[in-house]
Amino acid sequence: MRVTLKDIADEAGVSIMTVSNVVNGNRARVSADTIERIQRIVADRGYVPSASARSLAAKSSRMIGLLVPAADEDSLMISPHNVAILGQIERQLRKSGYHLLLRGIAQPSEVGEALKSWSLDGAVLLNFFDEDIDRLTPGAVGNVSLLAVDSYSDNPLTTGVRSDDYTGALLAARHLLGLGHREIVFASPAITGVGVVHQRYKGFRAAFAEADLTWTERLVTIETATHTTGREVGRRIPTEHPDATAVFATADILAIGIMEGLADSGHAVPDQLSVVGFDNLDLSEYVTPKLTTVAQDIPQKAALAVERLLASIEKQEHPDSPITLDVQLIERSSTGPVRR
Amino acid sequence: MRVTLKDIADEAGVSIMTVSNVVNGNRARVSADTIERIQRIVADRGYVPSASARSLAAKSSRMIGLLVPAADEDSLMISPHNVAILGQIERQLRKSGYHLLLRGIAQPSEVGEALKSWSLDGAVLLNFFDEDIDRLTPGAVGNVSLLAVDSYSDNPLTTGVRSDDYTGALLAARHLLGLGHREIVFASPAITGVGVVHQRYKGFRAAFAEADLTWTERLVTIETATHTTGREVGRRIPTEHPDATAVFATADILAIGIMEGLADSGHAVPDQLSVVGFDNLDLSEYVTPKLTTVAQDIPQKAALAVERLLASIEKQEHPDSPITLDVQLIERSSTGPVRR
DNA sequence: TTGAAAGCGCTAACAT
DNA sequence: ATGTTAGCGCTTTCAA
Repeated sequence: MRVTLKDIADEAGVSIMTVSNVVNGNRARVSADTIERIQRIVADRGYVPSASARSLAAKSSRMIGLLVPAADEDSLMISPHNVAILGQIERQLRKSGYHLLLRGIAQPSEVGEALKSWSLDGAVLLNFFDEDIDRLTPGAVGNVSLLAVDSYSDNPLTTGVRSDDYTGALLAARHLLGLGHREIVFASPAITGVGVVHQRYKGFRAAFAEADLTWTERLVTIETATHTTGREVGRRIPTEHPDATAVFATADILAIGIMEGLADSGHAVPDQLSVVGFDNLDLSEYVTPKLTTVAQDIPQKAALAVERLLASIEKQEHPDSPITLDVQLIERSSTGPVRR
Repeated sequence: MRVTLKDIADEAGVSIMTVSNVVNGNRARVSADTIERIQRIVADRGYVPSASARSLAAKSSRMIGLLVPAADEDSLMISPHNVAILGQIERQLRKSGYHLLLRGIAQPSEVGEALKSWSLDGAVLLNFFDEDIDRLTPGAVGNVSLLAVDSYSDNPLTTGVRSDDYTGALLAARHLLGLGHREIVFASPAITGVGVVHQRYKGFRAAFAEADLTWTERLVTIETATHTTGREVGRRIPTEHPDATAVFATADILAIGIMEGLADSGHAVPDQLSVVGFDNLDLSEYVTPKLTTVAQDIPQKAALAVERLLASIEKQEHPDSPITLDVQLIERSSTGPVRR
């Protein structure tokens, strides 16, 4: 069976508390001799503490959850953007001695269950609708630290780490305006629901405002930002918005689909229409033409998320005010001067 | 504090065992009345069983690990291929009432620790070198069920679920031979170490053998299959192998990099060189030209992996013999007839 | 159909 | 510097 503290204690001829102290690095309470002897036995026998027992006896599980929305029958929809975040989060947690529970959430009510079941010390909410985050109640959350990535919810139970979506869209729109474009399509998921999209919409319009221009509203709303929907949109745009000379899409994967849809219907990018994305996925550099887009520092975002989450766990209080990271416009080949 | 069995029991005026039986669906031991009354209280109070306590008292944790190699300072390198697997695995486990612990493994020795720490019922090894799987010892693994995705290790402690790599490469090479190509570069990570690559190498050569042709060995070996290394390789190939008319890369992401490197050095695909990949990533359809590649049914692979893993957990024995899934050649635009 | 007792492996709080 | 006691919340076994 499993090697336990007691096994080690018996073999060393000490009490289990002494072993526990050694294992937990409580060196102040044990003599150097004993420490060394016990460490040897621990290594020899391959002792690994039981996290369950520890979690039960102590207050902390040292496990945090990564919660991602997922309809019951669907698998986790992990976008390239979220993959990068996921990888970084795991690494940061591992380095800090925490474990990661990855869990799909079919209904907002499952959040509470996920937190309680394993007594999670905290959780990162990835890709949630702000509306769902708003609805999280103290009863469901308890004193668990919650950090929502890319959220603009002001639910005090959570804090956010996000990129400067407003400025990102502003930069993108400025870039297009600078190239002479005036008739620009704004392609995105519904502007309500996800605060990120709303911010980008505001930033986009602000660019027109600061140039004393009026934007002819050209909205194309999609269900979800995928390559497939993008492609459909790309096919429709030339007929739905024949005057448009540029498209701003709120996600690279969407923009790339749009470029393909445009190509399908015989429209050249950037000669006939310019396209700008958002995210700076690796992918955006692999496609032809290479996509002009807004870059976020994803590793930094993830690192900050974990850092703030762990800090709030250690302080035993709900997280601080949200934080916003800088963005940057990456000019590539999918945009060019307007031609009429 | 937390709502416990005892809280429910007190409120219902029964013993905790009765509540436990109700919660665990042990309906045979409780009267219908009591069941209903308890279920109401459980719902009202928002009771969620403590997985730690359960794991400690029972034998099973109902948690399985997804272990992925990751150097200490590196974040999890989750390729698009593995993302798809990861998402599917989480869904399957959730549907079966299991939880998923995601863990990067810096050294093979950490596998045992990962398994023991949370008393995992089983684990999926994703992306491991066969050599490392070979070295797993009964001591480290215990009676935990282990399933290695894409492995050809014959370590009896594990079982494998993988695609038919041999046939995949065979199909790809046949396709190129059918187009008249004879001088074909085989671009891959080192052929030892990862059995998958070795299988693909064998299949590749088999295509020549069955056509009574001899392959002029044109190997390009890379460190890791990434877009960046692919691009470098693509730039080198025309000078290192001036006679080559086609390239078979063992991963789409590599093939896509190669196409770009070829373009960098002014070589047209497929007019001057044909390129074939492996995996059929979404990505392979987004690039220009669209990549001819070998498709594996990733969702099925993941589903099968979980199914077999859970079966072996429930039977309390090490998993059965490995299983191999069919593959399919997807012809797109990156390959064409040889032109001299 | 229901309950009581024991213990899973550990830690916190208090002895010694 | 080391040990003792009392649980954490649950399941298993045995009894009623």
